Amino acid sequence: MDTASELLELVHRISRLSRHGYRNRLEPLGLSPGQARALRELIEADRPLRMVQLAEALRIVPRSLTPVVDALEEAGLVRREIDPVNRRSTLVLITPRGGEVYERARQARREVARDLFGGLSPEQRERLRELLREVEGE
Amino acid sequence: MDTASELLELVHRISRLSRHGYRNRLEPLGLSPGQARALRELIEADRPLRMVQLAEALRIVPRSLTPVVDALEEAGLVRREIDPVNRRSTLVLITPRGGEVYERARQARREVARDLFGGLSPEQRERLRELLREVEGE
DNA sequence: TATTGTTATACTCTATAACTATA
DNA sequence: TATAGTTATAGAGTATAACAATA
Repeated sequence: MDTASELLELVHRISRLSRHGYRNRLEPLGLSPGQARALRELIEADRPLRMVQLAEALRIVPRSLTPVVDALEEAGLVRREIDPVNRRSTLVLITPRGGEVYERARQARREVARDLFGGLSPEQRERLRELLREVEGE
Repeated sequence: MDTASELLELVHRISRLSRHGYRNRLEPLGLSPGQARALRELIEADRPLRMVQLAEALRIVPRSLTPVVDALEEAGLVRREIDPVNRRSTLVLITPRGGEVYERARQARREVARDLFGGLSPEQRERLRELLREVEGE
């Protein structure tokens, strides 16, 4: 097997490990990884986002975002509001409760990251980050 | 965002990119990535595997393997055979046609790997491989 | 006519629980 | 009683197509 193909396999396996760990740690919070990610994008944007914008940030199509936001809304972590300047658009806003839960999700994420990459030295982590950034930038 | 959390995100995104590319390239062959992986494990084992063994190689539970093998069998790429020495077990064997299709799948995989990691120098790929192996080995 | 989001539907990947056949 | 595999079911993640409301 050539190196590039092995890299493919390694990325696949590590991504699976991380998803698994993340899922387990988020479970007590009642969040799926996808929901946590959506919450994170909203927090990082630091303002309400329209469905299309949020979908774009998550790199999924708007249709795929609908059930994610449905779940977050049912859990009281976000709420939808019609955009007053363009009534076709729906704004997604974080509730105070959403902010609190997100803090715990962030902590969970840090723990998973430590579980997975904690065995690397800071220099190794830095090198890995540079390499992966280069790959993603292709 | 700390480095480890960023690594988590990068792995997630790159894994998605690779799955996407792989899926597209396998589509003309009528294979899903999971089916291609199962075929690959069989080829690499170089002998018939029992369902449990194949599931273990793929790191999934046997129940999850059933529909994968169903699809491969319907496509005529593998066939099931009762293990004569232990009639509880099912052996999965590759057919000649399965071997041919796998060759094309392997080529597709190499192309995806090149698309994704082709921007790295051989030395960078080698370093990335070492780092990822270390992560997986945790 | 174009955009935004949702209803309807479907496929992949993965799991747990309960059952059947075999050992 | 233990093991191998399947039936039944479910949930996450993702997509395309068709449609309603709005622009």
